[in-house]
Amino acid sequence: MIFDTISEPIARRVTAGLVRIGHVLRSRAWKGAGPAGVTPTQGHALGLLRDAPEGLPLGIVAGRLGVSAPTASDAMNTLVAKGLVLKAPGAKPRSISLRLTPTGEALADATRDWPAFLTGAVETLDPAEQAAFLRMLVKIIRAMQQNGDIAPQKMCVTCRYFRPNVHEGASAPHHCAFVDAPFGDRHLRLNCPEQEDAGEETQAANWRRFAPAA
Amino acid sequence: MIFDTISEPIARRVTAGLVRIGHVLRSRAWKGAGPAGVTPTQGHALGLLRDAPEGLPLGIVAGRLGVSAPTASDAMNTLVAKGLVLKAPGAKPRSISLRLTPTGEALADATRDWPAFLTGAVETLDPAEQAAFLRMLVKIIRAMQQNGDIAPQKMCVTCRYFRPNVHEGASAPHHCAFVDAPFGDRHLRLNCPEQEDAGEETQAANWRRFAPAA
DNA sequence: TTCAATATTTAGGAGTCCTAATATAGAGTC
DNA sequence: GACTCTATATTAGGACTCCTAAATATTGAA
Repeated sequence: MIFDTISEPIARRVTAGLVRIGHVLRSRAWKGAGPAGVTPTQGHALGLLRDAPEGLPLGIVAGRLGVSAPTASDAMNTLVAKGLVLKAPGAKPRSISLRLTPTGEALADATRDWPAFLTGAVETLDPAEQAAFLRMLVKIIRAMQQNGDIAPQKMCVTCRYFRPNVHEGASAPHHCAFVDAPFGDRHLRLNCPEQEDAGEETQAANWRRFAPAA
Repeated sequence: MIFDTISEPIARRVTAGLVRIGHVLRSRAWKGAGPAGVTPTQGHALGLLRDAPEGLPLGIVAGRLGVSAPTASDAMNTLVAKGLVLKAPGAKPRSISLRLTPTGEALADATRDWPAFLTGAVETLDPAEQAAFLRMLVKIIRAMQQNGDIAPQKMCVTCRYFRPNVHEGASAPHHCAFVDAPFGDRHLRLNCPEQEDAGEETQAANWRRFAPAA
């Protein structure tokens, strides 16, 4: 098979595709910046704060944004100046607690489905493909998390309430012990508010059951 | 099925996953910036120029980077100052032709596999999954291209040499009329130097044959 | 000759990013 | 009480990214 020898390895081509999508996303995020809008980093921060109504200290925000503390401080001050974020004293000495103002909350909710054009493109896949794609995305993100290449995510597959492949049938083989209900690959979450990491051994055992080695 | 009603729609969760990967990529690209290195936009431009040994005018570079002409002009001047890019007069009036210097070429080649950690994560999928993932990625990117959300890509599925599903067997059902050889989903390219767009009707017919509606 | 179209650059300003240095509050030590 | 250590955030300064609007230069057409 000639193409097996002349092709760039498939994993690299997949990576290139993901990188390309990343570029488009970044470029699009800037288009929405305008005078009224919010820049990419600011938008990202708004999303983080929406999921943390109890407030977050600056250091955590910086870590999740993947930028240095000064960069995060700058961005937060801009958001405060725009009236989208509030700074309050935090629990620890010298720490602050960042929260959304009502305006900020409204803006964060309005952009919850960002970017719609990518969601639209994903919807051109049929439902079974979407489920398979999500499952593989989960695998990729978990692999990065295990290598410390990405901050820990609140994913089903690392959750103490996760029970993979315990039900018959392909539609909903897994079980969520938090809501005590069965679910399938298409329901896998990357950002579950209820998620709590399981112990290391449980995680490993669950993973073997979820994704048996080929 | 309770999760069908309480879950965020699957396409949105997929989008969120892709967005997250995009964030990591951006953040990582900056870590490699340092005094010796190159910033994310500059690195992206280097990659574009590597694939265009004949040189590119500024406007095209700006379009492919997804930034305005002034931004691209700035970045190119910085690369020229760093000795990685050469500016020569272009074919059209007042136009310039941007190429890599030998140093630039060496750097671009050294980072061809960027980012390796993502390639590593993709490799944790088994080969069949990688092929399926690539195929879906192609679908998603094509959908974006059709909507004008992403600059045209040099993809197999829009190429005049593409003959989808003309061979028996699952391993290599497609045919590339340029090299006159069969190939499979795992060989699909997003960035083929030989690619030339097929006519609209051919593309549509090929697509129906490649991805029959569910 | 003048005008329009094209391609790039300049100007100016906000935002993103970094590293290094600088507060500042509290905890532990003498 | 003063000394120091640690954790957290900010300031300072510089390079780069990003935009819009305006300026510049060149060719080809009216």
